Amino acid sequence: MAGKTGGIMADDLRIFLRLWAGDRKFGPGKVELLERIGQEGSISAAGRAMGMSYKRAWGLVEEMNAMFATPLVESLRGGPGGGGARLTETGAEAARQFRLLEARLAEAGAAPLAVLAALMSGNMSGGK
Amino acid sequence: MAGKTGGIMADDLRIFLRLWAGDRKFGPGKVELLERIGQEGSISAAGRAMGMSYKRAWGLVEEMNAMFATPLVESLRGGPGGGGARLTETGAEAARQFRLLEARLAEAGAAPLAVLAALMSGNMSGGK
DNA sequence: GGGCGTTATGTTCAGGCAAACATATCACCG
DNA sequence: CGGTGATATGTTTGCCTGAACATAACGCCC
Repeated sequence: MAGKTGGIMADDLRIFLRLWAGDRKFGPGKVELLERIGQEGSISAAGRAMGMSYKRAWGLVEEMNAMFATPLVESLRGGPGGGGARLTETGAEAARQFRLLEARLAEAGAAPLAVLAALMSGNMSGGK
Repeated sequence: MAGKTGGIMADDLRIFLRLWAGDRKFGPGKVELLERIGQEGSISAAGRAMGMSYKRAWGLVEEMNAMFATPLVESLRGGPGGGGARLTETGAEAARQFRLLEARLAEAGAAPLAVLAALMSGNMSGGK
């Protein structure tokens, strides 16, 4: 996959896909966090794995939960291991659909993306 | 088309497409600036139309010129009207290809985008 | 019941980035 | 030849975000 910031890659040209709903953003960072929460079962572990503080990770989770009709992450305070978090069905679906969107873009946009990459690298084949 | 910030729109869900080449970014803002420079024939006029200072507009132009193999904007200091700027062939092509990329995404990504919009608005039709 | 790990939240501080302000240069034009 | 409008660039200021630090609540487990 792409670099630490996520995204689709073609040559050294990366595409960033970000969804806006009002002032709320939903992009590759939040999606990766979602996926890691699903794997790790913990917000703090997911945040650590991505090199961010728990506070920041939790803030992102709160934002996501607020921008969707149904929470994407369910969390539990106290309990075995001190607590934990897991993806809801909506959370898993949101991440899945975002990745699908990225995949669709990668295939449908390959041609114009290649032209742009060529314009940047100076290696233009198709001309105008 | 989308609001003042640009992007593709579906319901109140907007898609932002941004290209990264190293630390240089190329997104809807720069593309709109390019297009307006092409129309207005002036960096300052284009910047004014987008509500940004000349300095900022010029800085964006400089970035763009630096990230492509060939400059996207040619500028002239002094002369009739005090000077001006115009798009190079590369500049026009870059803007065109970016818009094409957006269009391809809009059609190819309609389905996952609709699902995400439904998950946000609470109006889910296709179920799980 | 005390320790532990996690969720949950407030507060403070510093760095970065954009806005505002300020100049300098250039070439036409009256 | 001075005024004008646009390019080109430097400097400063203010805000906003993220980082760091701090604390509380909670429920298992030993």
